[in-house]
Amino acid sequence: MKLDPNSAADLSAQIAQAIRDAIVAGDLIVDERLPSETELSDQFQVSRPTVREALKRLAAQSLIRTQRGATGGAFVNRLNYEDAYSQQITTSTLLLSMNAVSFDTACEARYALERACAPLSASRRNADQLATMRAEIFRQGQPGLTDEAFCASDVAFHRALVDGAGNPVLSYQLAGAVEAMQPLMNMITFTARDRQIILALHSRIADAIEAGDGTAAVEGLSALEEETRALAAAVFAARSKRASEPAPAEPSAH
Amino acid sequence: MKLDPNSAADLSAQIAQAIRDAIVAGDLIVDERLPSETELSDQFQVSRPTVREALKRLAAQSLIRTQRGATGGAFVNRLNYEDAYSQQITTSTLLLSMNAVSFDTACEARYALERACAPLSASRRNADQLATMRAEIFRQGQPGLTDEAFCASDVAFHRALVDGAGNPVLSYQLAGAVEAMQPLMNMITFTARDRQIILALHSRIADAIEAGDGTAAVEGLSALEEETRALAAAVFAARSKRASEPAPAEPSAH
DNA sequence: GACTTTTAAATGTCTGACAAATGATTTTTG
DNA sequence: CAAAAATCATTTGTCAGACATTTAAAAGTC
Repeated sequence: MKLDPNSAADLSAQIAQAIRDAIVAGDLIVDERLPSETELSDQFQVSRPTVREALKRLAAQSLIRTQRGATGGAFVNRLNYEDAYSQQITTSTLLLSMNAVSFDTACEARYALERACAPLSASRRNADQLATMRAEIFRQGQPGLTDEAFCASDVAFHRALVDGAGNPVLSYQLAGAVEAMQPLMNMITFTARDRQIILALHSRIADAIEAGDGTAAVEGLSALEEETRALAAAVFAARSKRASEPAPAEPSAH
Repeated sequence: MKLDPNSAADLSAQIAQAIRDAIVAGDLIVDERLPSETELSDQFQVSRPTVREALKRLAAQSLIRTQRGATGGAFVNRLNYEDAYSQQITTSTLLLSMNAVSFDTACEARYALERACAPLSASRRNADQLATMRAEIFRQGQPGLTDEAFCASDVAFHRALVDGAGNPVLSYQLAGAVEAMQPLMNMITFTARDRQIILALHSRIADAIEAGDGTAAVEGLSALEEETRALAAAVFAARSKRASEPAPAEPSAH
């Protein structure tokens, strides 16, 4: 592992990249211990703080974990779904909020991905996942539920639907799309009538999943997408009308 | 921003989390300058190296960028799709290789997501994206192409298909799934006959996309998925037979 | 006014030190 | 001898202070 003294990048960034490459290439395998910080600083000919900055960069990506003590050190971390989820959610959330992705774009992506899961979920979901969907539908029907709680329940419902596909890669991919949208969804106020409509569609989808009818589930999701977009459009239209000047409140594309 | 002295986490991790929260919550907006490292170390009552480790963690996630010089400092970074892509690809690749996700699982997720894009792509793709698909098909037909080059072209083809949907969120989500699979795909050797079959399916899909026929594109993708899985199954079966002892070479689930 | 020099502020890096955790080793004790 | 206690060595976590480098703005000069 050598560093390029002509590179514009920081030493710590170069070191992090070198180690990252070694991990991705499989030269460093899971649970393998990296040399101690002192040894690394000798190898790379830099000071210990610089090595530490590099290691912190890798730790931020969950590529390594560190342990203090006699037999401690930095170890190559086995990336688990949970860590990957949370990273994905952070990234997706920021991507959506910072780049002001339009609600429509995010919504379209979300439902497209969910429709991809629906047929799999219809044929594979277990009783537990179905029960979760039913329970969330029930919760959504409770009077006095705040909009935020309604949204959270909505996410849980869709999460169960996706998990029903029994494919962790799909669950992982979708977690980002669904959860990242929550801040946008939370901007919506749901009237009692809105909730009733959504509830009915959820029931329709759950029925289809229970019956193992993937096509019907996809149709239900399409109907739900249409409903959600109409709802959001109305909310954003009202908001921009309320704002006296023609400054639209809706985050717009690019 | 306060730190919890009872927390088990490192100070630098806590500081990074505090700043990360501020960014996600919108308290720190894009391009806003963070206090200087000295000021931060005063605010958090820690030393400058500790602050720096925290900042490096955030830099590793592309949440901030730093600039040297008189008007330099750490600035909240506008997360762009490119950065998000590469992070997603690193994470997905490691997730797949370390957790030894089975080829089938990864394959299923990939094609499910692609099918989700196909109808959108059929109705929206521009001439450029269609041309890319055609060009890659042509490349795949060239004799003497290495397996790796064939795989790379395959990725480019599917990438164009997905980009055709014109939804950056979908492109972003799929980049991970498609590119992360490449190491697994590279384990396959494609016979001339295999290539011919794949080529024909690619043409069928491109035709459907050109004709605006989403349903046909979805069917083509399903056929391609079946073909890919059969091919992989054959390769892995041969490999485990070749290994004298009954040690299967295929990465297995969990 | 345009160009050069100086200056100040900020990050990047280094040195050296101590604190704290933790497993291994040694010593003490019953 | 065995178990418990004390010690030790190693490693990460943190700190303080210093210097180098970069960069833009300010001051000076022609």
